[in-house]
Amino acid sequence: MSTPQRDTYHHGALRPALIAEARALLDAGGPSAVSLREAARRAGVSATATYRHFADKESLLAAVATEGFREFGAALTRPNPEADPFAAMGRAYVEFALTKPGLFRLMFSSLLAERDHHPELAAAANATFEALQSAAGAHTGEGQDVQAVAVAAWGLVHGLSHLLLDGVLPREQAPEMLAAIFRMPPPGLGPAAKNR
Amino acid sequence: MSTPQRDTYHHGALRPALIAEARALLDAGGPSAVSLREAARRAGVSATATYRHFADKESLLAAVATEGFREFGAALTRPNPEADPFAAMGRAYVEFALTKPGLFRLMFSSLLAERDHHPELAAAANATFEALQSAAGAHTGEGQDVQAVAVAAWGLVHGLSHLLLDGVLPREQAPEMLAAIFRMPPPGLGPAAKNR
DNA sequence: TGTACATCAGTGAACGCGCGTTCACTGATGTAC
DNA sequence: TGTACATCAGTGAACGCGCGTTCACTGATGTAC
Repeated sequence: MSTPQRDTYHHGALRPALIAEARALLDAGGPSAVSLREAARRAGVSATATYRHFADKESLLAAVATEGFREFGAALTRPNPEADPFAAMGRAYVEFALTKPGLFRLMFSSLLAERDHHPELAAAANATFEALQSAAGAHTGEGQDVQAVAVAAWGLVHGLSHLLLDGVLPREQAPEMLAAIFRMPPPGLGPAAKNR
Repeated sequence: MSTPQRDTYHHGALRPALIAEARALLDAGGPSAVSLREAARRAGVSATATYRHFADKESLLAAVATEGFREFGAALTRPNPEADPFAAMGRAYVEFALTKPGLFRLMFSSLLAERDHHPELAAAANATFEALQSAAGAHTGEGQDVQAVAVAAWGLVHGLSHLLLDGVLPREQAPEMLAAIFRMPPPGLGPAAKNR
């Protein structure tokens, strides 16, 4: 990831390099472990050079998160031979979180809460969320609230991701747990109000 | 919360005061906003005085998180007139997260991942998780996997909490969303494999 | 084809900050006789 | 009931750290003529 030595005065591709180094720091120690100075150091460049490409630290993080959402969206919508595409998407969601924990955490950090400051990030995130929503729509039974199904399914996979990531649920058991859960009628897939 | 002035040399109850100040910082700015020095300052005491009561910063945080889990457990098991006790617990879960966001985040932070370092914290957390589990058990239909029901329900409320907390889902809509979701058969409450 | 010059992408020094933690210490308290 | 003394709970100064960001700058590049 890092090639600190350089023989030209100009780096040539510093922006992507900084993003890559930030991601490496992210994966190693989570969002709080990312620093502009360290990313610059690893890219073999002075700390101040970063300001040619990013207005400030937050902008770098936003760029990383944007990249993350694009990959996330791609991972979620990747065609999967599995019988149930809704379950496949759920699995992909959790798998992404476990594979790229730092990135996942950053993506859902307070950065996103301030979408207004980062339009590109907001767009990438929204595109992803719409994919989730439309998958839920395709899977909603008659007389059911599409919105409720989407939110419930989203909540479920998001919560599992966090519980696994934070070491609350044992990570080894993730596959079995997912299998057991997807064997049940997912939230909203059963006929509405069946049990009341 | 803070009463910096003091007329006695000894504080008298510094430990609980530091915990209280740490919680205040937590609520104001999340886990990263908590610092030993600032908590001491607010308690009206030198930074080094904290070391009479906590081995280090992490110990203070662990004490706060422990307190948090005890309150969380109490909130979850508080009797509720609502018809469905399982749904009531789910609501209480999300409500706790939204009411005490900093505390909630700290409780599920990496501190917990290193349970071994903080036995009291681990115990408080486990007690809470067992309450969740037994509630799920009471609500599991015949032929269903209790474990799967518990984990799915937990994942759902935990994920909703995070999505609301992080500003991904709009907070204003939380009550309606919860209502719509709990109107559906919660995960695992429908007859097993009904839709396959 | 050569050159002047604007623009772009770097540099190093410095500022100011707040943090966690250690150290040697002192003031207050409580207990044994 | 008074006193010596151990223990406990504070203090202030200091260390070393890494951070984000600003500043005035210089080296490299590319473009107009």
